[in-house]
Amino acid sequence: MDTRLLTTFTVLARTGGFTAAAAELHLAQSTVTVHIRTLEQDLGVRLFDRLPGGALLTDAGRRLLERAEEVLDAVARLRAASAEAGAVSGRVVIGSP
Amino acid sequence: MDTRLLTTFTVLARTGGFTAAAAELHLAQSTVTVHIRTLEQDLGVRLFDRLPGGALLTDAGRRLLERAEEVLDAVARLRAASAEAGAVSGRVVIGSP
DNA sequence: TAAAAATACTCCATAGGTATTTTAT
DNA sequence: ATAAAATACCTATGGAGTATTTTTA
Repeated sequence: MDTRLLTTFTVLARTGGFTAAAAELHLAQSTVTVHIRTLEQDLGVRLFDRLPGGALLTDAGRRLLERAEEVLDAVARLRAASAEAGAVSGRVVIGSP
Repeated sequence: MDTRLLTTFTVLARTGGFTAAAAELHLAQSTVTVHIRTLEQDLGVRLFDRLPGGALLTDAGRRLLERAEEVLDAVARLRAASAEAGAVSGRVVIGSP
């Protein structure tokens, strides 16, 4: 699973529109459409209702949003721990490498 | 982040060898090499020491392994919740769609 | 009918494989 | 010398963009 799809999911849930989400993510609107369709097919669940005014979370989408945010939080913790580890690890090289 | 890289990470940590990990994951050995290199570059941390006998977790790798497993667990929970939601959601259509 | 989303199409990047070379003890 | 990992190279898939069409309250 590509966690970028989950980021797109959370931004679309917050903005309520594919076009607005695309702008915030610096992506094309069609790319957001494909991200969400890919995620919906992967999970086997419809996440949004597409209305003329924008995108509205389904009931399932609302519940899965929390789980998606937990994944993104876990990734953030992994990256934070890596930054810590990177700061203290590494090799000290004297002279030519 | 592609969580497949994290799966490769955990399998390599358990098997202790690129070739063995590749067999378990049904991937080529070179693909495992690239997965781990990609992850190491992404996180900025060396995860394994490559020894003639195989791959050994670095100290940083050992600590990050737990964080990686948390991500994979969160993904598993997302999938489980999706399976639940998928079972009870969906549309009932009478007649032609 | 007017917005917003989906689709069609194209291009380029990259993921993965095979075959080979390099490495480290 | 030998087992294991890294590299080189190639192909096919798909990710992302632009332009256009379709949808629905």
